[in-house]
Amino acid sequence: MERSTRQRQAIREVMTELNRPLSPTEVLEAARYKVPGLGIATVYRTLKGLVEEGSAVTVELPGEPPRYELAGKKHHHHFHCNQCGKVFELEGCPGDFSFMVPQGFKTEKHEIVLYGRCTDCLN
Amino acid sequence: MERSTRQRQAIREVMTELNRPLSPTEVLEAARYKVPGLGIATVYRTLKGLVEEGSAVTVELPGEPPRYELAGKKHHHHFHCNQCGKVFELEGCPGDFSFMVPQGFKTEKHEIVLYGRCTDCLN
DNA sequence: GACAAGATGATAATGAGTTATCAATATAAA
DNA sequence: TTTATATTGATAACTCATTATCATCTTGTC
Repeated sequence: MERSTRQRQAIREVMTELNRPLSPTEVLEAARYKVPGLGIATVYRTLKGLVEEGSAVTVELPGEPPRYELAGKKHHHHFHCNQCGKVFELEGCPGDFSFMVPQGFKTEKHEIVLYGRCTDCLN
Repeated sequence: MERSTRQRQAIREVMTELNRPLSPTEVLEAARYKVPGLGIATVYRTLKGLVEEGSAVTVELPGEPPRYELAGKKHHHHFHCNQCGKVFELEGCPGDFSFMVPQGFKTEKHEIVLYGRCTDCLN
């Protein structure tokens, strides 16, 4: 990640503008409006680089290949639309799950995923 | 799933006895104590059959291939040990996540996964 | 016990996602 | 501009999980 290229700029822009976890394919499709010839390999390379330099993080959802979002956001969870497949960020968190944890277990992290329909799909 | 075989019995037994979501490989390893020559193909075939007949369900966790648990349990979530990789069932659920959902979204389902160390790994 | 059909195990094949390769191109420093 | 080299895009190769294939073995009925 040394040089600044049109491709890398486009990918960063897309992630900022859409502001939700994106799959490599979603990044490709969105960034091709800015850089038509963009290739999937460049998307994978750039996403990997962004994660390595700490500008992006991987978002894993059950049964899905990884998505990517910009780093630095505060603690949050995700909503997965069952219709369009897009993933959105959610605010808020119940926070305490200790009542669910068996004796002797120690919790270090948690993930919540809500599933349903987004506004656009319900329109 | 028509005939009763040693292999199928062993696989059902293992799922009942261990009572946690198991990957096909975990099923294979555990069931081989009962049926030494057991092959991975039979495990996949049997798990698929159990799901089709409604005796088992698929458990998907972020970034992991599917696991399988016996069907018919009440609503629950899972704990993933970061050390041994085993997944355990949890009781209880915060239940209401409506405060996290944006205007216009409709929630139909939720998943919670806790990560940490299990008793055995903390011992 | 004999037999037909289902089941098994080894392994080749598949599929989805991701990475490696490499000639051509673009960046940025001189 | 020139130039060294990082980057790109097309695509072959790879990885991992899962499924298909098929000769052999089992089950369960007669």
